[in-house]
Order: sequence, then C-alpha cells, then structure tokens
Amino acid sequence: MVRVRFAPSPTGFFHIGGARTALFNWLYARHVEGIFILRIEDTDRERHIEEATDIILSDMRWLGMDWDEGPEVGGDYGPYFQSQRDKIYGEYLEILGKKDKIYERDGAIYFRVSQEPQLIDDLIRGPVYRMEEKDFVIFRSNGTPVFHFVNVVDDAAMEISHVIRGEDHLSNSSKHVELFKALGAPVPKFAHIPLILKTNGSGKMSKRDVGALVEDYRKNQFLPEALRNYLCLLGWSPKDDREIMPIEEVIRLFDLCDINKNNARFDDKKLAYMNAAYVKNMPLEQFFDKGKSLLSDFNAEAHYVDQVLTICQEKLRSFGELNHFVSYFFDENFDYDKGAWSDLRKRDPVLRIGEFLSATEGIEDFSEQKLEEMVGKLAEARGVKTGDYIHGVRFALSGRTVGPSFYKMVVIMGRERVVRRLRRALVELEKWQ
RNA sequence: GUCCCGUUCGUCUAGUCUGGUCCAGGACACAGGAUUUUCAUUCCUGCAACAUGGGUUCGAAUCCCAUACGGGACGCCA
Repeated sequence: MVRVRFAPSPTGFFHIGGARTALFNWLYARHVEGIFILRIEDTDRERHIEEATDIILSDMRWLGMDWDEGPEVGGDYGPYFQSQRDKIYGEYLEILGKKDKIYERDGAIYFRVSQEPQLIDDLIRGPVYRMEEKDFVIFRSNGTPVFHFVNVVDDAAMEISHVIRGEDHLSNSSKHVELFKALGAPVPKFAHIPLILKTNGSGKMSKRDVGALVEDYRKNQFLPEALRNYLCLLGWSPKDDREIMPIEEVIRLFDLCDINKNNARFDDKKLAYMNAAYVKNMPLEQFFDKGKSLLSDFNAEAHYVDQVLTICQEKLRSFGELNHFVSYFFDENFDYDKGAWSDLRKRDPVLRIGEFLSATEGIEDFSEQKLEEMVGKLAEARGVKTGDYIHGVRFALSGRTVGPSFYKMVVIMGRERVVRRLRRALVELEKWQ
C-alpha cells in the first residue's frame, strides 16, 4: 500500500512551492489509489499554530485536495500534529539509546553517523549517494526534538512508503536514511521534486516574493482549477502537448518517474492565460454564481446582472477584474477615460453620438439587429465608418473604448438608460472638444 | 569553502532510458496580419533553443568525460 504524506510547518502562510509539493503527493496517492496523509510539523511552539494550520487546511481544500488521514479527519496513525507526539518520540529515542547510536553533549542529544555513503533511492533522480560527515542534534538542550528526528520517526511510525518533497531536502536525506536504518525501520522510496524559481531574479521562490502565496491568488479571484492545472505543469507534463486538462486526467496519467529533474521558473503570464481559459470555459450557471457573489455590492436587479455577466464572459480574463470591467453598467456616475478620449476625438465623436441618439428615436424595436441596421445606414449616409459610431457611443455609454460586444451592451442597457447617458455625454463632451 | 542536483526557444516543456524518422515539436510571452464592431475574444503567420570543449560511433540533443553556468544543502529552523 502506497502511503504518502505532506508535512508542512504552520508558518502562517501556504506558499506556491508547498502547494505544488502537496499536489504531487496528492496526485500520486490518487493515481495509485494509495493513502494521502497530512501531518502538521509544529515542533516550533513559538508560533500561533491553530490559525496557521487553518490557513494550510483551507488553502489545500480551495485547491481541491483532500486527505485520507490528518487534521479534522483523523486516522489510525495519529495524532497528526507533532506537538502531540512527544510520547512516541520518547519511545523511538529509547530505541536509539539501546543501540548506542546517541550521546549527550552540552545538554543536547546527538545522533552518531556512520561516516559511510548512504544510498538515497530517488525515483526521479536515480540512485544518489551522499555521506553525512558530522553527528547532528536530534534533541535540543531544552528537551524538544529536532526536525530530522521527528520527521523520520513519524514517517516510520506512519509507515510512509514514498517521501515526495522538494529538492532542497535532498541533502538532508543522507541524515534521514541513517536514522531510518538506526531505528530498524524500512527506508522509504524518495522523490525529490525540482524547486520553483522566482519569476524574476535568481534563486528559489520564497514567501516574500510577489505571488508566492496561495492566498494572493484567492484574494485576486483566480479559479483554483486554473492554479492547480498550472502547478501540475510545473515539473510534470502529459508528454503529448496537452496543457489545459481536467484533474481526473492528470491523476490518470501522473507518475513520479515522469517528473522533471530541473527547476522551473514561475511564469505568472502563463498562469494568467490559463485562468482566462478556465473563466471562458466555465459553465454559464457557475459563471453566474461566481459573478453575482462578486457584484453583490452594486445592489442591482438580478436579471440585469445576469445579462451583463452573459455578455462579459467571453471577454473576461479573471474574476479579479470583473468588478472594474462591468462597473459602469451599474454606476451612473462613471468617469470618462481621458486617455481613450484623445485617441477617439479625431473621429468626431460628439457629432456621431448626437446622430446616433436622434436615430434611436426612430426605431421602435431596440434590438441588436435593428441597431446594427441603423448604424449601417447612418454610416453610409454620412460617409463614415460604422466604427466611428461604435467607438463614440461606447465611450458615451461607458467612458471607455473597450468592453463587451457593442450591440449587446446597448440592448442590455436599455433605451432609457442609453438615452440618458448619451444626453449626459453630449453635454460633458462638448466642453472637451 | 565542502558536498549534492541540474543544464533543449525569453519562460514552461516534448524528444534523451531504447543514438538515425529532429536543419528539434507544442504552449505562454513578443511581433505582424485577419474577422467590412472596439478588443482584454477567436483564428493565421513570424521570431526564437539542443551551455562549451573533448571523446565513442558510419551517425549524438540523445552515450561517456571535463569545463562553465544555474540551483540546493551545510543551524540546538523546518
């Protein structure tokens, strides 16, 4: 039975690198129908463990990862918080004592290394040999156990079969292999996954980098499926050029031996592209639900909101932009974009807006088709391009030169609102000419 | 400094194990163009890489060695 674990330290943040490590563990467990364990490594008692743990649990759930054993779900190998496993650590320390593998110095307990090269059986990198030269502390002089010790004891006690973790731990693995052997426990298989490098600059991504935290993406309304999909592709690929793919398909194909050896640089542009693709392909019902919750501040009629959302889906790249993208639909006091105006003014916008306004009075049916015909006739009669009307009127109605499909926008706004806004624009833009 | 890992377009990658089908494929980004409605949509086109040097071989992106470069680890942090 494959048993893997993700063992974060509750630092108060859940960063992208940790999320990817968790994801690869989860994918592998689901692929082989094994057990995915979440273990909280809270040996550093100084910190606020409850809140910090909640952040990890919440962000993992947001990304769609569930765990078979761990906090809130329990399991036969608990407790799953290291702070509650002192008794177990004491027992394992005794084993090392009986085998004469440890000694005390300055109040701390040291582990005696063998000074022989240790084999790290790595599924991604192949066999790696590394020798640990110096004895190291496993219990501090204040009586608390150290990471290397608790990590190995827990992996042994929880019968972890595969240790999937970041490559920054590869050098630690020689310590850990020695500990497993000294404890008389089977040495697990290892899979050291490549690191995620900063988008700009050198070195691995750290908590302080922009966009390094999962919560940043939640706040900015990224779709979790998109972030997850992107993370799957950082160091792994289906090898057939597919990129946007359902998680079930990733689970079906995922295997440790297909993970890349080299580090990957985080590319926020590609993530943004993926998020846009997910937004565009969202089922309309889901798009409505998500959109409505974000637009609740506008206090607009539900039907109007639905209509606005419907015409915006194809243009929207991120829900983080939704509020701004549609604000003028609901707010009569929108501003006119001065930069856009300077590009527009050579098209005689005030003249076109006036003509458009007069013409709308002549059509009974305020529909896309009629409006399009109307603009076509106007343009022909005046010898200008239809775009001149569209640009000018869009600006009058929204203060911008970009937005959803023009005729759809006009129809949804409705005659009354359109007329009111065009009149206001004529008065204000007159001064700008 | 010591030890460990890595090196294909600017970025993510396919191809490397099982050398010839690769004058290296896809995607993002970027640059042009098209859609007689803007574009932050869609489509098309273009740009662009096997780190370097040796070796093995009829033949090397693919195997071996060295160098360079990048990354990581060397805590009574995790």
